[in-house]
Amino acid sequence: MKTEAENVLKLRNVRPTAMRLMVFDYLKNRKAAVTLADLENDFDHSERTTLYRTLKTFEKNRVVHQINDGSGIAKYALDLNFQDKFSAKDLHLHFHCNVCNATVCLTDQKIPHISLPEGFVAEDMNLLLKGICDNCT
Amino acid sequence: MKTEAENVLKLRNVRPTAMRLMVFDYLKNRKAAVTLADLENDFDHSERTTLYRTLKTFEKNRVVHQINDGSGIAKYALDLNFQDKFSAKDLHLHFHCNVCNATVCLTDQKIPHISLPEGFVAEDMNLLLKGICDNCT
DNA sequence: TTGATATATGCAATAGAGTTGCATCACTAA
DNA sequence: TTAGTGATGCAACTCTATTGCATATATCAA
Ligand SMILES: [Mn+2]
Ligand SMILES: [Mn+2]
Ligand SMILES: [Zn+2]
Ligand SMILES: [Zn+2]
Repeated sequence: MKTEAENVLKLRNVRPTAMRLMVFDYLKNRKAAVTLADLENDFDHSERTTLYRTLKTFEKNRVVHQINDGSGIAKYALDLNFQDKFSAKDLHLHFHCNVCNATVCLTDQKIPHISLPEGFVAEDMNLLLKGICDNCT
Repeated sequence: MKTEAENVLKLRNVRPTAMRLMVFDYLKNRKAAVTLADLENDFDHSERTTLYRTLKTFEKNRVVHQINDGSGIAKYALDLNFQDKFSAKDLHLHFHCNVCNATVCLTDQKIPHISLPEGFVAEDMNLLLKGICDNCT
């Protein structure tokens, strides 16, 4: 019986090292998106570079996606569409709380279709809302 | 007869120094959003710090707005709603071209209303589309 | 006009996130 | 078992953003 972490990493062709499994579980248990600094703080005796490369490997293999919430610091959250190997990119909006500084994925909020002027072709989209989150209201 | 630059800066309570007027006109004549590095390149013998603080002053006084296009480098574009002193923030979408790397304001594209889960209060919004711009198709 | 005050600029140093090179270690497959 | 590939540890470095402080310039009231 394999853990979810092992299954997902295998599905994404990421070798399930001890560090990667721990980082996966860490991400899994956090409600808000995670920075490299978060990992450094919470994985006390781990190497910054290894954590960095873990995130980059996860990103490249679609285990996580990077979120840019305007703070200038990259945040990462797990991709949730682990079902199949070639699932489409999961477009959803992100919410950044100006009070607690947390950034979360709102995967249930669908992004409406945006029409563009002639000549523009959209390939990707990021929708970020800022305000006060449900923990801070 | 004052120039537009002088009028706008006065309206925004920004002292119209020579540098600021030049930067304003520069921004005015560029179709795409501008980085600090752009200013450094095109204002050859100017101080990086002065250009930096010019952008920051413009931003604070709502002469420009900052755009985060995911490149990790801040870009700036003129606010266009100069009409009145206390006009509301002009929400519009931004388009980043993956080919020429330009980022532009699409002020005519209205951002649809987004409904949020209970407890979330939105104060601001950023919508970024990435793809191929009209110059590159 | 002049002196006091506030603001802008120039220059240098620093902060901080992100990234890379390289040696060593661990795992995998033949 | 061994060669080869990938992961990790450690250090150095890049690049953008930011700050401190001295000097210059503008503003304003007397
Ligand atoms: Mn997300
Ligand atoms: Mn804009
Ligand atoms: Zn909050
Ligand atoms: Zn383009």
